[in-house]
Amino acid sequence: MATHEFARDGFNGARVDAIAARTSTTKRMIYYYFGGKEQLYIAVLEAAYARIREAEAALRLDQMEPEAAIRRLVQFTFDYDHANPDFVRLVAVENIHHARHLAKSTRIRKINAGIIAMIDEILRRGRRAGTFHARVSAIDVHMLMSALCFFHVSNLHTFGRIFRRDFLSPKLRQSHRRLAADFIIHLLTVS
Amino acid sequence: MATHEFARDGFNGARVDAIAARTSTTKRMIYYYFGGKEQLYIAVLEAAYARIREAEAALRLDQMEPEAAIRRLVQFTFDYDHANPDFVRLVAVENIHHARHLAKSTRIRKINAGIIAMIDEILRRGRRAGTFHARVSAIDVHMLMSALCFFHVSNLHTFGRIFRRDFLSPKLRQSHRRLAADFIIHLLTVS
Amino acid sequence: MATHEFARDGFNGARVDAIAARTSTTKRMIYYYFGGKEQLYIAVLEAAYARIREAEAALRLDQMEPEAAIRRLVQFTFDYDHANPDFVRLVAVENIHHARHLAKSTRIRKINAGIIAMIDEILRRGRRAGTFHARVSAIDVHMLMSALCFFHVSNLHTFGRIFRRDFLSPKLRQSHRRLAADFIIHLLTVS
Amino acid sequence: MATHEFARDGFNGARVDAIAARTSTTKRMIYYYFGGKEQLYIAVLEAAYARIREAEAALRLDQMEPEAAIRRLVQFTFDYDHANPDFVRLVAVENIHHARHLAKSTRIRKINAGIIAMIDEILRRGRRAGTFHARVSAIDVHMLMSALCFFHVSNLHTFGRIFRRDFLSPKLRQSHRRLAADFIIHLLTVS
DNA sequence: AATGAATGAGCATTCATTCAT
DNA sequence: AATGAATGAATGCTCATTCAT
Repeated sequence: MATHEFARDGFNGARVDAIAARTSTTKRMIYYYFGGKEQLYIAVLEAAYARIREAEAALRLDQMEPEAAIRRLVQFTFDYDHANPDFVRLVAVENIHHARHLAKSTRIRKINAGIIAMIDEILRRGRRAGTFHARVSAIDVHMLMSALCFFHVSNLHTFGRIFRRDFLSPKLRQSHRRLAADFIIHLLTVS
Repeated sequence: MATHEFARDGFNGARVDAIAARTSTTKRMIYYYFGGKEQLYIAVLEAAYARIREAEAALRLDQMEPEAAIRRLVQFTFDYDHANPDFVRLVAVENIHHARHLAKSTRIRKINAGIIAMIDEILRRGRRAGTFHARVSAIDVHMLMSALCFFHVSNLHTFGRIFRRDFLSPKLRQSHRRLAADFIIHLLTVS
Repeated sequence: MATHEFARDGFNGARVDAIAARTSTTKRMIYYYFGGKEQLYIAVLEAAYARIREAEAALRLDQMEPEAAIRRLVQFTFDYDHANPDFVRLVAVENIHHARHLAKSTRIRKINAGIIAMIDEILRRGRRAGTFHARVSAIDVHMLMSALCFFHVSNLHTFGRIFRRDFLSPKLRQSHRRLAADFIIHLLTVS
Repeated sequence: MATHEFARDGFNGARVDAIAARTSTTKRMIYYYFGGKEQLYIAVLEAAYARIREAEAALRLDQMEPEAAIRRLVQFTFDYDHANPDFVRLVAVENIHHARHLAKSTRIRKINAGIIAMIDEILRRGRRAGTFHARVSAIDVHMLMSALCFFHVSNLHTFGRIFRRDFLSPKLRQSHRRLAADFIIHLLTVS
């Protein structure tokens, strides 16, 4: 997959030749169908976002209790990031480029619209039930949640090397997974 | 500074020519003094880590109450990351490369040894005073704190573009800065 | 021709730029078609060997008397080396590199297989006719013959400078050409 | 030794840095004492020629019978070339450069004057004794002798690779060593 | 007499991209 | 609709050499 090439080597580091070889097409075909390296990269980015959003939608959080739904979502995000380091790395790559390429995609926003609406709906139900208060917005929740899950994967390498800690150990992961969920619930429930 | 070139364009994207021009030397001199692009990059990485660790040391947290010290450190980290997006981006770049270059530096670990010791000392004092409990380690604290502060800067661009939120607004920053500190304190004090 | 560039300046001394200019292509094309400087050099080497072997084959020595055939071959070799100093120099260059590049070509051995077979066939006929004896092998003949012809061209410059002798004078050449042929015949006929 | 560097890699391929490292001096010293890479190379060449000429002088051929003296000289040359492949390669290198560097040395001719005089003296004695005839000059003898000995070492690599023959085998060497001597004697004695 | 620091010019090689059919 | 051939522009890097003391 082109995804892996971009995730592993960054936008500049990825080689169109290597991608062509890996995907069993020719370099020429990439230009024919996508128009260029950047457009391919954008397509990869769109697909990556689409996948996580689809997986989230499949959780059917709307049928769960607000607190359980949030906890489930955090845990899902944590697990998803761990299971899909290429997604994490791809987003990191795009941030290094100031989201310059992502800015050229109109689809990206549409693809991502659902997650905020989904969280918002849960928060709304929680507030109606008196469990959650209005201190934080859906975007805040999404972001803080992402932060704790994403960083655990994105900065695994520098942290691991510098502090000699194995971030892939199941025990540590389990612990941080719980802390992340606790944090968000704490945020929504404690006044 | 070479720092900015690497932070902006990544390791592959950065151009030795551009760095030479920016630093008013010649390409040849870079090779003379550093040996190559990678060694220069490693030196940049070491210097970046050295700077943040020095700034932390200057906080004199050992002379503050444990809880105040932790809160100060979180706030400092949050502010430092915002004030030094190049540091954040540089670390992100290095993670994309699986910390492959950082692994070649023996100095890096020495440079970073202090921060864990510093936090550990605070936690120890807190526990002795009965304020903190032993649930989380110094490395955990450092990591969770880093996560909440780092992500706010590192993923600012994708988040901003996708969800149309201005992460540079003082109000939002103030809010997230407080949330981060609250969370860490909560983690250390609430059973 | 690239041949001349490599023959004149050696492998290291030859410039890809210069070769491109000389052959009215671009440097880029050389890499496109050959893959690199070394592969081009190997192709040049193969072509050089192919040319001399083809010329030898065209002599139709199999239709001559054994002694006449050998004499003809020696004279041909002598003349070929003089007419093609680039071939001589190219082989000298490759020897300086311990035939490291030549070793990477599987074609080279195939190209050169014929000459030994050809000489062997002549020797066989000569022995059958009672003219030649079995003291020396085809490879020996090829080598001694090559030595006397090759050196005359390959070491022409140092010899000429040091001993102030004009090795290009037709008279000297004629003399050495005959000496070489005489020696090989002597070797094969006198017991 | 610088000799080995030039012999192994040619004039262009040899690195001043590498030579400095190998000779436990600094690059700067080479420039200080020799003036540059070329002058060092010329000095190396002069020394190489001086060594073989000295060794020849030590043979005391003037005290031997003419035929024995010639045979001894050929065998010595054969053995010397085999024992000193760096000398052989150095001369080959210089020939690739058309003896351009050697031409700048005035000492070289003086160094080499002796060998021709020495051979000439032997030939003269031989002729006086009626053993040798006047068909070939001292320079011719020196050259033909050199050819057979030199080639065996200089072209060892291409020949070995192409025809899969081990030119370092004592048996083959012994055989060619004898053939070389026979050839020269044949040249001088047979009418 | 000796040398550490500096460097201009050039080198092999690579890469995304576009002809031309 | 699909693709083999071609390429301009740059890139990281090296090398012999010379300041400057």
